[in-house]
Amino acid sequence: MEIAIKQGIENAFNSKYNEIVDLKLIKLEPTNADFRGDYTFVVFPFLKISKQNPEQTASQIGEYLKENIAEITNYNVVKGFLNIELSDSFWLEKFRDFSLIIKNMNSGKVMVEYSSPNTNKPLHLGHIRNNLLGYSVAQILTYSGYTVTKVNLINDRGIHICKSMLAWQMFGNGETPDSIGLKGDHLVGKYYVEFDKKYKIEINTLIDQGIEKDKAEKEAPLMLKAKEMLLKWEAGDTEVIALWEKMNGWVYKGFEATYNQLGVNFDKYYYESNTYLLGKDIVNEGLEKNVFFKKEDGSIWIDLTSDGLDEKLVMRADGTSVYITQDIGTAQLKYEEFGCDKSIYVVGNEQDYHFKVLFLILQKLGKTWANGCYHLSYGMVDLPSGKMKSREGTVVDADDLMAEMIQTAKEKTEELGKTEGMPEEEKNLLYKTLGMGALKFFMLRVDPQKRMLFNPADSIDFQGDTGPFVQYTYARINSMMNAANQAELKESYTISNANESELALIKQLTEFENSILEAAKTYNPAAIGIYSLNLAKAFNRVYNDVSFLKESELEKRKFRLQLAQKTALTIQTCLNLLGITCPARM
RNA sequence: GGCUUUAUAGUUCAACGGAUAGAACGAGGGUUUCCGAAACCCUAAAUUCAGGUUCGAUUCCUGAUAAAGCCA
Repeated sequence: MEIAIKQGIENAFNSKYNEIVDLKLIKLEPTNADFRGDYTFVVFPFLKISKQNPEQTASQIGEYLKENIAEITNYNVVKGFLNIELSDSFWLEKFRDFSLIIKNMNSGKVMVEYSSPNTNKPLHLGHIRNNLLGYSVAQILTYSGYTVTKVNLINDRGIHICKSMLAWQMFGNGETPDSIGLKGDHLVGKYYVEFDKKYKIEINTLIDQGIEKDKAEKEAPLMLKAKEMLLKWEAGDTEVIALWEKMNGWVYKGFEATYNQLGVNFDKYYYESNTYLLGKDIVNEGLEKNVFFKKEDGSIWIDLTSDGLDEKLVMRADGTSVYITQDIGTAQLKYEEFGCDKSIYVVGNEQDYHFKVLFLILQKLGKTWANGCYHLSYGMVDLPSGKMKSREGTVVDADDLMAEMIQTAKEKTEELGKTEGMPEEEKNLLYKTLGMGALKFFMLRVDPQKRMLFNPADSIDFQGDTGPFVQYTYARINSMMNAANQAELKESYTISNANESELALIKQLTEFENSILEAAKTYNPAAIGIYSLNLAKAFNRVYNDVSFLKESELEKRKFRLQLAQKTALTIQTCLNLLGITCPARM
């Protein structure tokens, strides 16, 4: 329809002013809710062609459209804005054809890497944003037609891992997750903190003895031991490897529980312990091709100054790899294993510079697939006090937060007293559905690029623009569907007009495909969050305006039941793309 | 110091370069003998500042201020 109107406008210019206007220059936008109409054409840019004032130009084009396009029943002009009104029957037809299947499907293979935790501490609020974003983007891309592979790159090696290993070895008294009843990732995290505490004490002792701070940090016995352990690990020392495997095993079990509760999953895990040596060959290859250069001390660099960046180290003088060396190797490996057209990295914006450099290097190395790499950068989650700091104990733990959300959902639900007679098991599932719905919606409705604020003192709302609001709309329709005459639900209807709120709902429904494609194109789940809110609001308005089950006219009743049913399915689909499920009742 | 990002009601978020800047929470007022009030309706309340481009700027450009991050 949009194309037909644009074509009509082009014809109008041709017939009224004898000018050929490029179709691409003609832009239509949805009419503001404050004005009558469906599409708006802004005439200001075309006044030179019409040589008339804005009102006259708009009226003349409007008149032409009304005469020549059957679906256009009317138009109105406000200043230079031509508001085009389409007939009720046009919208009703469009609703009849509405389906959740995307017509302009994407195609191709996409990899989404997300989560990517360290194995030295449990997941926190920042990881929650990452995981929800990554999972949701993968869902959206899949729905829009891509074949998606979800990948988790686990940072399971390095000095930080040795710190918690060492602390457990020295101070742990053989504790295990089972022996003290603590999730494995939390247990390991506890010893990471323990290391830091003891290490601080050592540093202070050394400083008291008159040693410089820098030197004290480097020479504290614990640090020396941790470094020694890292060397042993790299040399494959059986004892160290055994300890590492044992503690990582605890952590993975803990992570698995957190991922389960969050409702996210992966098709493939990469471990840095397997990939950290990759990339060196590629660096040497690049050295031969003169993409990189060697400094006198033997270290290898790339000069990115002509691209507005700096010189960047890609391999140390002693031949060991730095982060970017690993990432080059892992990128190559990913491509070899999956051959994806696009590769998305869901990583916080603190690493913007890193990824700019990485992708540029891949391009300079002549990797044809480098253009498909994209850093989905998202803002940090801050507390009112600023950044989360583990030392100050202000880290919001992922497991704790989820548990709190579920508890809050329970309290709110019990207050409303709507779950009488519900089996205990079903109740618990409901609390989880609502608590997680509130949390996920809260985090995903914000533009990923922006940093967001989380205040642990105010619990996340269950009213207003929230997950439970949208879920409620679904649950209410669901119970209506159960009460409806099932035969009527399936029968076809005949109807020729609809009231304003019904039409508004239909228009909202028909925006579904655009929202999905927009969200897929910009990797932005917030677009779908906002769409689902608008849809729920549009439905609630109809629900308030008219009767569904109690409508006396049969044809209207059947039409409205269809309207409700399609709304519910659309809500369910949207929330599903955000990783949120819909309760049958709540 | 260099680079990047962000700046909108009291608060948390919206707004392909278009009309009177939308919501929600909070504040104030109203709606249930009637399909589910976690809902609906009404009121008050905001574009950091200074220039520029444009018929038109919250949006694009330049500078300042503030916050966050990255690189040593």
